[in-house]
Formats: sequence, structure tokens, C-alpha cells
Amino acid sequence: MLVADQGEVRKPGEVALLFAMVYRAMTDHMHDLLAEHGREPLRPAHGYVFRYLHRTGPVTIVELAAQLDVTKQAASKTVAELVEWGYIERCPHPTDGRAQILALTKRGKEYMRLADRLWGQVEDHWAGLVGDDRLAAVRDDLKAYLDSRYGDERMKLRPVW
Amino acid sequence: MLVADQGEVRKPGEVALLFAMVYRAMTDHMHDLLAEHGREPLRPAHGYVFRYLHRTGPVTIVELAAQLDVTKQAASKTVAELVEWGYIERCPHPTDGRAQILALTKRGKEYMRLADRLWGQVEDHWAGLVGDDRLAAVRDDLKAYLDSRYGDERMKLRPVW
DNA sequence: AGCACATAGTCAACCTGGTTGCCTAGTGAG
DNA sequence: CTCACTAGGCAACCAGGTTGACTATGTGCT
Repeated sequence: MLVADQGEVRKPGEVALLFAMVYRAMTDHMHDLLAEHGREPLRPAHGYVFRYLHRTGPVTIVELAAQLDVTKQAASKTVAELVEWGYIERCPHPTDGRAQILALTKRGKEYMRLADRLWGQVEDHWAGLVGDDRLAAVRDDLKAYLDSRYGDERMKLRPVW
Repeated sequence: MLVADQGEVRKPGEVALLFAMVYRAMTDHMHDLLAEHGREPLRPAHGYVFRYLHRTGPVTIVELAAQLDVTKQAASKTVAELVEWGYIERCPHPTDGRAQILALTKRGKEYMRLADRLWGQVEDHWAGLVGDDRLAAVRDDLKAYLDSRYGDERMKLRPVW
């Protein structure tokens, strides 16, 4: 596999700035692909709700708020939107009269599967540029940084949005 | 140099999610370092203002707005804050009575130099984990993606904040 | 059973950081 | 001089969060 170009010394802040730009570029790329499928982009916060519900199964608003690292009210607002758009449904909690159970609807699962496929295409595009091995190395280096900062807590870190 | 661990297949969306988390982690890391120096964190938008002024020299609000990809009013608000905090100063435009020239103050330059140094430390931490070569490869792969999407326009892409 | 305390979710108001539409003062071409 | 345009600011608005308070429900203790 190709060795990195050694000619250019890394400037302070360069990688951080590139990071912010690439994140933006990837998000825009994703929105372009969604548009090609006639789908409106949802906000990253929405995407994290979908991922969390898919990984964990039905949860309450309090649990969702904790996962997204926002207040109950903010989680409630986000949920209200997704309910209105038909991506999430509310069910009574089996044992707690106060709480509600939130779950992805069929439509929500479809959107999430499409989004995963399209994110995969964004990453495939990138892998096509630099090689699967290099992108896997990028991923591993990202994980190394997160592990160094958060260890086992790293999956709890709220992503930027 | 070590070859990437081949055992783990990339999952769709994995790199994108890692991206959002690492960006968050790097920003938090940076805030921790600033706090160690008794400095308040500024918002990323502020940091981009500093960088732009430093690279380009004094500019007007309209030019700044274009660079940040926000409205004149938003740029004006951000500038008003930085003026209030003593990082930027306004001067009359030499030839246009309507316009003002914005420039970094000494204090602004000091903050920016410190911020660059601290971003360098964030990146050095990462380089220490994965190796300079690997981080240089990450940087090159980030650039490859941006080039593929924006070519020469890539430096004009507004970063996420 | 009753009570004190805690919690789930919602409401209204607020805040931040943007946008929009409009305004005044200034610019430049004709 | 006139007119179309621009620079920057004002006020109101919006989105997406927070705060504090509220009601209904739950829990644990006596």
C-alpha cells in the first residue's frame, strides 16, 4: 500500500480544520444523495435518534435525552417532530403510567436503512479515492483518538451536530 | 509502518459517525487545554474569523460574511462580540465611507497564536497515538475527499460549527 | 392508607445564533 | 444631479436548544 506523502509538514490546526470541512462536505454529499432519492434531509440529531432506537430498541424520552445529551424538553421536541413526520410512534409504557415508549415505525426503519446505504456510498466514494485499506486506517486512527480521550465511555460521547 | 488491522470490515455510516464524535472530542480537548491556560473557549465561528483575518488581512463585514457563508447581519453580530471582547477592532475604510475595516488586535493575535499552539498539541497527542506518518496519511486522505468534492473550491467550503 | 419525595413528560418563556426585510448613508456611472 | 446599487445596522423572526414550573404517576416509608 502506498506510503503517505512525506513532503508536507503538518501545520498546527490543519487537521482540525480539515476535519470540520470534511464533516461538512460529507454531510452535504449525503444530502445530495438523499435528494437523488427524493428524500428530505433530516438533521443529524434525528439520525442519532434513529440509530439509538435501532440499536437499543424502544426507549423513553428520558433515556433518549440522556443518550443525546440534551434536556428532556429538547428530546421531547425532537420526538414530537419525528412522530409528526411518521418516523417514530409513541406507545404507553407497560408498567409506568407516566412514561411513553418510543419506537421506530416502518417508515422510520425504511428511512434509516436508506440513510445507512447512502452513508455507505459516501464512504465507498472515499474508499475509491484512497483505497479500502487507507480508509480502514483512518477509521482505526479515529478510534484510537476517541479511546485515548474517553476509553469505554467513547460511545457515550455526543457527536457534533 | 504498520499496516491497518484488516480484521474489521467497515460498516456503513461508521466513519461518518466516528467523524462527528472525533470532531466533538477534539473540540472538547481543545477547550480543556484553553482552560488550563485560563482562557475562555471561543466558538468555532470566532476561530474562523481569526484565521481569515490573519490569512487575508483586514476585511469588511461583507467580505467576512461571504467567507463565513453567513448573512451580513450574522457576520456583523459576530464581529460586534469580538470587538466587545477586544479581539478585533474597527477602522474607517480608507476610500468607502460606508464600510469599515476589521482587523485583529494584539490581543486577538495572541489568542490566535495560543489557539494554534493548542490545536497543535491536540494533534501532537493524536500523532503520538498513531504515529506522525499515520496522521499525515489521515490529513492527505481528508484532502483527497475534499478535492474530489470541491476541487479548487475546497478552501471556500464553510466548516461545520 | 396516607404522606413525602421523586420522576416522566409537557408547558411557557427564554436564550443563542442564525435569517429576513427594511432602513440610512455612501458610491459610482451616466 | 439622478439613479441604481451597496455597506452596515435595526428590528423582528425562526430553529433548536435551556430553564423553571407544573400535573400526573410512582415509590417507599410509617
